[in-house]
Amino acid sequence: MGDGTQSRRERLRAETSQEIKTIALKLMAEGGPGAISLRAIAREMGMTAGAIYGYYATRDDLVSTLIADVYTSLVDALEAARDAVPADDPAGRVLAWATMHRSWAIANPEGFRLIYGDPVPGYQPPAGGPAAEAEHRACAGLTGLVSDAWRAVGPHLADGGYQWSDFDPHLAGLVREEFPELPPEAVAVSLRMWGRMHGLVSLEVYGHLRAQAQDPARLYLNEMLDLIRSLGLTPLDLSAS
Amino acid sequence: MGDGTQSRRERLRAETSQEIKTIALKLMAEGGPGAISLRAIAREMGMTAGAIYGYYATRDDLVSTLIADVYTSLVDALEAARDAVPADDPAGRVLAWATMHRSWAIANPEGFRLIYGDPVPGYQPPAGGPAAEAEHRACAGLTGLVSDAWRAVGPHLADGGYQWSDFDPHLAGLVREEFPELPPEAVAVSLRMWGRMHGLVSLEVYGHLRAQAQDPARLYLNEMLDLIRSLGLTPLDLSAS
DNA sequence: TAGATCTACTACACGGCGTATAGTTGCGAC
DNA sequence: GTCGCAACTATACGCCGTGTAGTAGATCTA
Repeated sequence: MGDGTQSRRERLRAETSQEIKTIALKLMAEGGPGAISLRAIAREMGMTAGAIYGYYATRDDLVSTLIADVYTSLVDALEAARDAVPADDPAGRVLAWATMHRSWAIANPEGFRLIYGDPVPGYQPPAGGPAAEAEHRACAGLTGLVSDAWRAVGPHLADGGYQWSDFDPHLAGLVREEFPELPPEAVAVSLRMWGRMHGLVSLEVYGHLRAQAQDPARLYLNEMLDLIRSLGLTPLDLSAS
Repeated sequence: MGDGTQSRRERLRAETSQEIKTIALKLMAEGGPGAISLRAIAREMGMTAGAIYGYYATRDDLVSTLIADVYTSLVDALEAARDAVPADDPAGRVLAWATMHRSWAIANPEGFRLIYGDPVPGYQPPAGGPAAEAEHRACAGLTGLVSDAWRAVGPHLADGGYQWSDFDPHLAGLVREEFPELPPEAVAVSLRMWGRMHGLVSLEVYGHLRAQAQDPARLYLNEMLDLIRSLGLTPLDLSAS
């Protein structure tokens, strides 16, 4: 052991750790985030609840790990959807990102609650958030969309007077490294885009929108087309998606 | 008794019922929505938990009542803020509504979670939502803002092809009664406005925005000014609020 | 191969929760 | 004055997260 491969013990340990997460996600999918309980997981695995403490120091630790995993898979899906559209179609890339955002949320409402809501009874997120890395990737991805748009049509919505110091250093670092020519205003615009994509989806997932309107998807599409226009872009294919 | 005044028993009953709600809200303000527990309320009142079942059939019943109360007070605040701005300044009225929406949420984050998030461990909202009336008032209020704007500058963002049947009958009724000349598209636009106001505020309340940006209020203001412009209005006083 | 060690797990206990049931007490109405 | 009923207590059940003490077995060492 020690030569790069893991010992049998380490392998078993990693498998058990993964099984705990898998079962937790299954319980969440079946009964909502509130159904994630150490006792229920242990029951499902044929163990006692105490055994899980050998893998996660506390229930909140487990939940934080789940949040990071789920958030990462969301961002993977967003980036993949964006990259499926040619780079010379900035409007299409924004729409692809936005559409995937909503369809992922509708397909994984519990995951959405886990990331963006109160995940579980008394859960307290750790400092910096349980999935800071994934969240920064998401914000940087949005900023990339703004960058594409500005490259195509020039700055729009340039909320003036922002400094790099107005944003999280890690996020600012990511953005400046990837898009050296971009002004800090672009991050402000991208955070506003984030909010705009989040709003209707959040209302829908939590059951507020469906109580008022028959077709949330249509509202969302109209809103996203408006967003694209406000970036100065013209949607190339209005019938897409 | 029976002559309009209530008997001593009825009065005591109403007072106790109100005290339960008051204490529940206090516990929520102190420890988050998750801190609302029948046992904690009873402890605070010097009673046993079972006694509360004489007033609310179940914990979810109590929570639903709280949601309705809190939601109503939010809508009251929104309408008051709007009405403090002269009717001939539609942009100002939109901005007043939007600003109150955020400042109420920041001042009452627990109430915001109660209304728009997962309020409490295993809470399941009743059919139609726990505060349908308040929610319809909110949506109708937003539609009123759209109506003001359209009266001033003519329809913008007219997402075509909506029917009254695309929306909740009660909401549609409220709107058609109050604004007989308005087309159903206006409701679609107002729901999109709702989402746009909700997005950034929701991200901020749940701690996502503050991790990325120093000044969420500024982002929100820029976003709302953009919203006002997309309604075809020109903000009269950019320094307001 | 025999013994020491350390890991993974069980068993159990504590206090919290929502909720149901049965029993008690005292006000209100006749 | 007495009856009835509403309001409340007491208690119990099964959940929950989380500690602690103890144990079986795998792994390492000599």
